[in-house]
Amino acid sequence: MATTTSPTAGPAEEGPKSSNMRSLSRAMEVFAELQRAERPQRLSDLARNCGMSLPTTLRILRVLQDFGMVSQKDKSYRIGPAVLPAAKSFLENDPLAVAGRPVLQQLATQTGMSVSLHTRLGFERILVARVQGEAPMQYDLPLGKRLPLTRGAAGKILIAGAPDAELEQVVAAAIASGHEDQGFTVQELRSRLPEPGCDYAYSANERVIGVLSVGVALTNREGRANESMALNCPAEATTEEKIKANVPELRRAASRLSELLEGSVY
Amino acid sequence: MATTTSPTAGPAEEGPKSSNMRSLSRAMEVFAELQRAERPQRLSDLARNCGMSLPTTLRILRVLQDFGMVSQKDKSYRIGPAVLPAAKSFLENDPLAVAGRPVLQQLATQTGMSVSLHTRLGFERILVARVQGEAPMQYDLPLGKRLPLTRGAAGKILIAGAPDAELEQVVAAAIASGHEDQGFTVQELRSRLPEPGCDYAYSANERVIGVLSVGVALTNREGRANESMALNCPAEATTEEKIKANVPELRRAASRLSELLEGSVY
DNA sequence: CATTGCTTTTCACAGAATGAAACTATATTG
DNA sequence: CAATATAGTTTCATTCTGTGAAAAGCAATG
Repeated sequence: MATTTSPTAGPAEEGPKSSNMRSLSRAMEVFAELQRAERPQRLSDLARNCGMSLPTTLRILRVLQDFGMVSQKDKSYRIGPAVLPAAKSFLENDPLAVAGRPVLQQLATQTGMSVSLHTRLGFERILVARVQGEAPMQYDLPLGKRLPLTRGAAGKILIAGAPDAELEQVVAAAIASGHEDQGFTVQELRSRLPEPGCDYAYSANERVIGVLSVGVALTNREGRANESMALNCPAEATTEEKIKANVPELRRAASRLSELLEGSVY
Repeated sequence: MATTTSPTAGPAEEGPKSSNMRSLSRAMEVFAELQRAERPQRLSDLARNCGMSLPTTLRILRVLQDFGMVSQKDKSYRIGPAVLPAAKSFLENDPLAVAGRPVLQQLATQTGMSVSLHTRLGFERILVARVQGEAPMQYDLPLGKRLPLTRGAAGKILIAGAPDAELEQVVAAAIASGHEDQGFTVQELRSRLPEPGCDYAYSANERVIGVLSVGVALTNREGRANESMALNCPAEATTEEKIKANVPELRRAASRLSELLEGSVY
């Protein structure tokens, strides 16, 4: 709150401990800021919002522009076209995205519900893959969307066992991104999270009104939950009971995918 | 050939003139290298291919990883999930992509052919938007694909009036990316390009066998051609004459889009 | 258990990144 | 249209960051 920058995905909370590669870190801040602000940004805006001097910001932008990560129109800057090949590369090569799609597909067929696959990034999650079920979701949920960890089964399961210190950062990020309002507390968040010992999360009307969901985490080798898989269904097509009945299937699909990821000889 | 790095999209040809922001430039090199190599890369591979020391490469990777631009699995690195939100941001906010889609849609309806929109990046072009026509293209051409400037109407029109020095770099890039084979010369390229004075390019069986295309450039305020629009059609559904008959429509759509871009008050 | 290859840390140095200030271009206002 | 304010760009001296050599871990392999 006190500081100017709030790196949603950055290392910790803008800690003064950011020792390494200052110029590179700052460049990534600028890049992140350009995404955050959906409108093109002027040099001075970027400099102010990122808390750095005009010359520095300008130099960073020039390099990023050379590589197409940023494009300039007149005096305003925005994200550049080079991100498209990068995203394509990710979607075509990352095991999570690649191995995830068929698993999601099969699960959607089995359950008739929409399935989505998320990965944690900083204190948010990102939609990496999605397959529509029979009852189509009315709201759009496009690839690459940044979503909160505080709402939705797929978000909550990623912070299920987390310590308070971390939850505070999660809450702060959710407020900053507008997914929770100002007064939201860790207390309230805790009350939403699954009971200790429960390996899935449930949500109803939490992120989107009229949608129920259940989510499980992919279990990393070390046990750190970094990805999650969820079933979503419009309220009129299911009930809490019915959607929870699919948790075993979901769990199985998730662990199948986990194994694929671990075993991938890439 | 002599040097280790070949920054496809980088500034010039790995010139020793890269004065500014060395660490940032190098980080972008690493990032580009990760995309080029479709398989995950080990630290030492990256260091070697980018021509930098192991510690430096490691430090760069760590920062990029903090921001999700790179992800690490065991000892190998790949492009990370943060590129997805970035690409989403581009597709939703960049005027070219946003304003382009409806224009392409209308043109596809009018002509019945597939329409594509490209932007130049370095010595390649990138597919930014695409709409399928009646006769569907059998080959896949996904968003973000890197394509050569040496083949296809949409590529050639972007280098129509270029000086030899530039064409040489274009040829070098096309060879490096495997789109042309070793012995390809500027001479040969020149013979494919449109005659001086002609404002559109034509190609048949050039990049993809069995496909004809015509392409025009979007005219920037200063006249620099940085984007192009093309019609593609399978050979069995058209002829050189027929597809060229659509050039006026194509031209009109392109200049309409150009105007939209110039006028955008973003 | 020695050997080899890769990764990571340490450290002293060079030079890259930095911001203040000067300067130029571009908007705003009287 | 002149005057003034604001934003962008360049210059430059200083400082601290980025750098690679070398050494220290670590993991495979024979």
